[in-house]
Amino acid sequence: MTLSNPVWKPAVGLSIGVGRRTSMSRSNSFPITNARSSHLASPAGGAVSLADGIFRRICAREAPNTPNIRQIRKGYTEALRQADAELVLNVARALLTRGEHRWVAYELVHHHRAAMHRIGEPELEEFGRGIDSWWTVDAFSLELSGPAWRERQVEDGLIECWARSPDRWWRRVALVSTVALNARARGGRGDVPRTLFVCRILVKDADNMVAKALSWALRELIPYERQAVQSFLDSNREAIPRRVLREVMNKLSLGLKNPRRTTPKVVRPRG
DNA sequence: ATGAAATGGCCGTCGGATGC
DNA sequence: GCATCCGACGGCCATTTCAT
Repeated sequence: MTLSNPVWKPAVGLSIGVGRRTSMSRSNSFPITNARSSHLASPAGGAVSLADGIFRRICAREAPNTPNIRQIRKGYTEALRQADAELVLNVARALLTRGEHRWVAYELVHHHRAAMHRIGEPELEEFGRGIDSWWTVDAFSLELSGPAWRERQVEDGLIECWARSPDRWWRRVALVSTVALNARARGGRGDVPRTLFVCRILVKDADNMVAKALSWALRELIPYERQAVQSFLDSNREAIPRRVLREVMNKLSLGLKNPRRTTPKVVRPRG
């Protein structure tokens, strides 16, 4: 089987400060400290230069997979810890012009407290421009739009606007953003009303990318209000995509999205 | 024959267990 | 207390199976 395999996969958790530390973070000898002061002295040019440096380091890696690229990102996060928010945002902007590894830009902002606080509607519209795949959407939603929405840096109306977008990827952004409201590993504290608000808008959406996100959003809500999720399924049973119904019901009843089959599958010869 | 649903497989992350 | 290991589970796409 060939799997189109993006380097970054969101999976259960991008570490956003609550994950365990790894040897990568410990052994990260990051040689940009000396250059930092000159970058900070000239923010505009410094941002481009820093972005260039990040890309050079990524390209220099023998195996440019997620852990290796993240190691590079962590080094820059550490080096930029005391930097102005605007510089970090400009580095992210410069990274986004490259068209690949968008998630690095999103993580840089996410892990810089002041920069993250600066994220509002204009910044989200800017940084989200060009999202056109599930992995760019999920990185954007989990790192930027979701946390910003959770902290009420943007209005509910913006998320509603995305949920009603003709663009499938923006509709998915609206749903995946709810994951940041609820997933503890991402700083979520549980927000039933705002999650179900988005789910109701998209409950009939047959697009596969949207349906999978709906399943994800509802499953993340179960630890907080399983009765609300059950009621949502009951009242939308006819409209909701079969996949969503099955996965969320599995999670409610068995604790797993796709429980392992207990009996071997019977394979019938075709034809 | 065809579309929908289910499954398989790959990679990434989490979090408990373990060892130093 | 900290680092590391590893099983469980998450994401997705591609393929297979099922239902009509």
